[in-house]
Amino acid sequence: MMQARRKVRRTRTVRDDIRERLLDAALVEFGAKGFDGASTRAIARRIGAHQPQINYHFESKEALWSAAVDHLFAELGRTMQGLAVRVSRGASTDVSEITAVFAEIVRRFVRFAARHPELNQIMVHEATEKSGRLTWMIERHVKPLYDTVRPVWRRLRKAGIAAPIDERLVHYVLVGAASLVYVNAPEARLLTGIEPTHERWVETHADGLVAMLLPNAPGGVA
Amino acid sequence: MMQARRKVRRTRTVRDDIRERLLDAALVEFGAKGFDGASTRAIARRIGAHQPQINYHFESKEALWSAAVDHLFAELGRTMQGLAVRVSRGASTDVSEITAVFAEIVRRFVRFAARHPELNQIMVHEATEKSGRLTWMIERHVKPLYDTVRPVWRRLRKAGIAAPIDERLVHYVLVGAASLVYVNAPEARLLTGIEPTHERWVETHADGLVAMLLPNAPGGVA
DNA sequence: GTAGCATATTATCGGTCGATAATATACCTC
DNA sequence: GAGGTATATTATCGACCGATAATATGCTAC
Repeated sequence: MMQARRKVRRTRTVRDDIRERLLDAALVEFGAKGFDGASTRAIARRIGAHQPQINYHFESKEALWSAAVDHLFAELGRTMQGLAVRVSRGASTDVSEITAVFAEIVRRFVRFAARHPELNQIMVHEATEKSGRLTWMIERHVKPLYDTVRPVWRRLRKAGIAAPIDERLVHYVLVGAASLVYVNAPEARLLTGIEPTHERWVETHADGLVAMLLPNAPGGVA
Repeated sequence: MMQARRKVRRTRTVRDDIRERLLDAALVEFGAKGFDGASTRAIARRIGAHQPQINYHFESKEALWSAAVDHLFAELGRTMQGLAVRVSRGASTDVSEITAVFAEIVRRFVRFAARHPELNQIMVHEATEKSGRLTWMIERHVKPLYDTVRPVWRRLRKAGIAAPIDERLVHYVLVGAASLVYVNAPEARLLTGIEPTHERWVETHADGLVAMLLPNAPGGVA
């Protein structure tokens, strides 16, 4: 049966920042639905692109995921800028400075968790099951942070300033207490009636955590 | 082409506890992979059953999920037995008793989170996105717990015993700090090298949280 | 302005999903 | 032990998934 082979008119939209926009869209989808639940079609649709563009600009769905996670942890690194250095240097013998640094770490982490819930959402989605993605993310991004904070906490404990939480558990106590209300913001809105990401609540939250974790900070923590 | 229509010999295994076993298997899978990521085939395979049995014994994948969640929250309810009653009665004017009750709530919750990571895994998987399942779970199971603990915390705050965490945020601070290390146990094992579900660590964790949340409990908390 | 190239768009593949129809088997009742 | 019923097993459906081949389009270099 003869078909009129009419050429289809297509218009082609060109954008220079597709890669970056795909990364942002991927973070939202991966954070909300997890790696398996998120579909490349939904990620592409979110920025008005087509699904195969993901495989063009990235090697695969996994490569997109990795790039997005790198992107986000880089942002976290910038947020924490200056703090890791001050701790690992020699100045760290001064307990009051360590106290101030730790408090600042907590505050910045809380603010970051509120602004970028995707990070802790992705962590929590991935870490419920052993996988290649999980080990990759731990080795590359989480372990450095863990190894940085742990000695700080140990010294604060020895100085009698910190709450009695074991130095190996404090990472999960801190991250859990700091991030859950943002990770589960859709739930928190329904349950508490407040908007947890509002600046007022974020600061209240951060202040509370600092006071709770460092109950014996001399004269409180500024 | 004529085929020898030979009757296939099938053996049929009968079990009386399929429903219960499917619920347990479903919790593990839903906890590890989330609702979308978990497949009914994997759930059935986990107990040596076939996928269509899920639709026979339950109406749908969602119905299985709801039944499994009900099952788990019922177990949590049994774990907390006795505590809710003591608080909501008139005896609650006695601050030292409220303190003891709250401490016991924390301890039991930590132990439950360690033994049944599926509960908080499912919560955290669902609550990253608004959905029918989320609102159902909040209204039916989470809100009652939230509404029980919140007034307890308020009184402990007024008595100057509790850490300075807002009564609307404390739910997420407590649940996050108590559950993350078990929710993300696969990560915690890799990162910390310890087995977080070991009784020794669970009790250390629980003791630490109680002390951290109630820094001014008179004479410490037994 | 045309050739060539980067990339956007369409079409399609094999695989897995949840659901259900079709079928077989074990148990229970009489 | 025959018939009926509950449920286990197989087969199959349409939908969606990620990946990739096939094709079209716009931009750049010359």
